[in-house]
Amino acid sequence: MAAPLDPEMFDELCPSDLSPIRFGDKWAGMVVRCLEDGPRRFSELRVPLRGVTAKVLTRSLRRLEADGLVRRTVLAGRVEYALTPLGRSLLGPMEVACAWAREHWEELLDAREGVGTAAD
Amino acid sequence: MAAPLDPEMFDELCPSDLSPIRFGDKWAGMVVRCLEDGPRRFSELRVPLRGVTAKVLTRSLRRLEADGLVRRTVLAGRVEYALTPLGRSLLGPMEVACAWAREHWEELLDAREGVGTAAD
DNA sequence: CAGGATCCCCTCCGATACTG
DNA sequence: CAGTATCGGAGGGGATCCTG
Repeated sequence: MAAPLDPEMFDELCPSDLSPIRFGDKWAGMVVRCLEDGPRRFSELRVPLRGVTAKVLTRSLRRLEADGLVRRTVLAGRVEYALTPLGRSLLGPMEVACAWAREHWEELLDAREGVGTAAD
Repeated sequence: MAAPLDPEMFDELCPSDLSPIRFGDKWAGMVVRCLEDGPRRFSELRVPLRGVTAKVLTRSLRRLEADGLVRRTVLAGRVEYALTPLGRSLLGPMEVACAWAREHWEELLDAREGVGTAAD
């Protein structure tokens, strides 16, 4: 079991670099989830994203925009952010990931605290 | 549509910080996938992870170990890394994420190159 | 309200050199 | 073979101040 690893398995455009696994910055995932139910305003986003500064949130949003995941709209001096269809297509995979986390975060925390695997 | 956002939606242990979305460092995801088919040796991992230096790979592996996703075994001077059951449980969500990326990377690249949304 | 401009720190990552 | 030590650059993220 275990043939040699393909030396080229991560060459070129292996999705590892594009996939939602490690996509974007610290806030990107949370922003996407905030937009799940419809367009939101900048200041509205800052509420659940406790502590994020304007600069950092702006940068995160600009990147999501540049990746075609979020659309920024100015309408009568009103700025709104919304998911594009592409951004919306991410919600599924993200929910799968979050479900995994909800199911396993206790094990993760146990491991991080060094709670002993008795057979060690 | 779009009730006010819950100000506490990312407080405490909302999985956003633990979930595979943005979990680990640059190489973590690739390492996990490399271990999919069974235990691998350090030098074996370095092959597909082109360019990773020993220091960085070591750090990545140590973290995966600390999170209980990977187990390091020394047997007769032979070092091996393998997925724990917890690490193995990540393969599903990761495959979902990668499938998303495989399906949408062209759109991502298009967006990144500023290929115009005509209605702008 | 929705940012932009600065400053600063910290971590990530790579390169190089060295070791049991 | 499987690392560790050290250096250095780049970027992420927060704090603070300023603006149309």
